Amino acid sequence: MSAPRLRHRAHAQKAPTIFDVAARAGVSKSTVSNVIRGAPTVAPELRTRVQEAIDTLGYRPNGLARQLVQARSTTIGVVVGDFRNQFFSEMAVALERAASRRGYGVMLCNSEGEPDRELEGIERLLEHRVAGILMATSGAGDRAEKVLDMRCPMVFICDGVDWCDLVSVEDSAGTLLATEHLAMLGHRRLVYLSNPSIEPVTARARLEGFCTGAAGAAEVVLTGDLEAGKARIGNKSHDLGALVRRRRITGIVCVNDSTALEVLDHLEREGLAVPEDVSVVGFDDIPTAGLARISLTTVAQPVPALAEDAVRLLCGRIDGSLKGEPKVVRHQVSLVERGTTAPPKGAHYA
Amino acid sequence: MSAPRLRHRAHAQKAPTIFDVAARAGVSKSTVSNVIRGAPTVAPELRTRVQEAIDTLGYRPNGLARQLVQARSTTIGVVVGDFRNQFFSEMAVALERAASRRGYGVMLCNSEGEPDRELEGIERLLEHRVAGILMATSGAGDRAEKVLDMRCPMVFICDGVDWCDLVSVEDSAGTLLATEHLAMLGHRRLVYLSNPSIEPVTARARLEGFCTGAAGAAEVVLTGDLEAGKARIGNKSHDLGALVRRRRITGIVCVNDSTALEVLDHLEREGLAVPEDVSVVGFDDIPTAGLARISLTTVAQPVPALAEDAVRLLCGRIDGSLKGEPKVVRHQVSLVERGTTAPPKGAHYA
DNA sequence: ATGAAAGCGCTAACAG
DNA sequence: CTGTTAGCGCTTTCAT
Repeated sequence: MSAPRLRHRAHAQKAPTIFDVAARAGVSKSTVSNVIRGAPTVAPELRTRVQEAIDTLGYRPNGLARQLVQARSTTIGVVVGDFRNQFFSEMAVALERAASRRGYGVMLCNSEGEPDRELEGIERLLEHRVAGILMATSGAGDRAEKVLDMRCPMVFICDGVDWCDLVSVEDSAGTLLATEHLAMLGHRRLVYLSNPSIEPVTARARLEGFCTGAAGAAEVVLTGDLEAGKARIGNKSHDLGALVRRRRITGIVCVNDSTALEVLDHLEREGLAVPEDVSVVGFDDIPTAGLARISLTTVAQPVPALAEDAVRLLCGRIDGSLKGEPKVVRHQVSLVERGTTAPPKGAHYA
Repeated sequence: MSAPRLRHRAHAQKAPTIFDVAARAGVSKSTVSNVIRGAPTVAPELRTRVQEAIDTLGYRPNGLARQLVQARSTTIGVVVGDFRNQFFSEMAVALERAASRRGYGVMLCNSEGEPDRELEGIERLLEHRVAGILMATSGAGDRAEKVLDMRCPMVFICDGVDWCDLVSVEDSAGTLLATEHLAMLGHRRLVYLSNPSIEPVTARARLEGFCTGAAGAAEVVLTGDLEAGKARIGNKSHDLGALVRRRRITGIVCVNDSTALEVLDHLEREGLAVPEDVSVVGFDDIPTAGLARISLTTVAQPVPALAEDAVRLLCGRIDGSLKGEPKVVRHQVSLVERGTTAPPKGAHYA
């Protein structure tokens, strides 16, 4: 039952240093340092005396000073493309967990897709002398190369770089899976929708998977981008609904879930029913895709495994156990069949 | 058309220091330091010479060393409750933006609701001597108080602490709005569903708003928690569908969108239609709530404004321009009417 | 206007 | 086993 008003104190102006602890315990700084780092060569009696001083003073070692002298940081920088895409926030969490398991903290930069902020973020990470950098952005590879100039170990996640370690998925296998699923269901008139902000190498791979899958099975095959809510095919923009009706499209494969969700929205706002009129497949399997009302059929990426591998590679580069040519690790993907895909009703457009 | 294999280089083992730059430019470290910090008292000729050395060496000042000597950091720590709740990831982004506008970088900790990881994160932030800490968790206040012991300025966001600066919203006004909306639509049999992980003060405020709104208008008023997919009312667990049918509930107010989404899922999986059979209202207005297929009626929080104020307050504490008693800033909320609420169909259960 | 020197708080040899 | 010492890379007086 303490009086709330009395609980507030201004924050302490100056944190106690290792010297203060030493003085209070009547020992030297080194002894305190030994206690902190758990060195075995400290007399139990002293150890408890020092520990007491630490507790009463509320001492915390200054990580900055430690890292400065050790010339190594226990912080990993993570730059993420856009947090509002759930795939990236899931990835950020997974990376943080994986890093934490290996004793690293994470310093996060969110570029929101703006190259300026991205480079700014990298600069900041570099100035903080992070031990390494994890890039989970889409398409930052080339920009990052210039800035980083390999001044610090880094690994990319789901990007298309070839000059740096990379952990990614079998992109083309994924869209192939998606397209085959549609073909198997009986769809013959397909469109593939990408997104201009997707990194080119990934974009190409996913497109290829779709084309391969569509090649044998489909009569009509359109590919383009979803831009400002419209489908851009070649150099024309179409309303999604109009495009589907005019070309009698029955299946749409999207480059990712975020795009698929947008497609879903437009389709239904324009009076088309999913999956009755059109089937839609995504890529990523973000949590929203699993909601009953969304129930998006999609290609799942193993986010925790990707994160784990990325951190493992980075740690290898950091401690020098991994050296030489850039490594590429590719994970498998799997199709999650949900409610946005069904056999086409050819009769519908009669 | 460079050969990809040749582009890879191992990362440099040792970053150049201010001393290297000084040597290469034939000046002293101080001059280099002056150039870096844009001190006015440097001869133009020297300035360019130093700048050249910096560029060719790819020199970046060591932020650790700088912060150590300046005894102040340009990094703010942010600890976030659970990233997988979109409200928090939106908040994290907003905080990062707001901090960045004021020249601060952000070091992020994600506690995933686990108190241990949360405290661990705070410890790490403290060791890194962050300039201040932003807590966007739910219910970490009391735990944090012990650990922090006010060793560093901090501001809470949407928590219920009374011993520290806080920026939050008019919680009870929000649920009141939601409940009145339901009442206005004609609902008389209401339940309120909270979540055990919500911070107690916030939880109480939102509950109060609901109770106030329901007091005059409703015949049946139930309140409880959504736990493991079941509604816990008093000390009994009920399947959501069964509860709604048995007590002829027509309106559900949820403590947040994340809970509302879950409620929606269960309801519809148990054969109830929303909003035909039951209306559902959330709180937060996360992006998913706005999707056409979800279209959740909810109470919107002004996330960017909350973030901006939190950072402003924190900066005030950091630079000393703000002192004294804990400040509380409360923002208004607003109802966003969407598709999960409609007038009740009393006849339905006849 | 520029350089020399004294630390920031810590660790890591090395003496005692 | 404990204390002394020499820096880590930088900023910041203070002389020059």
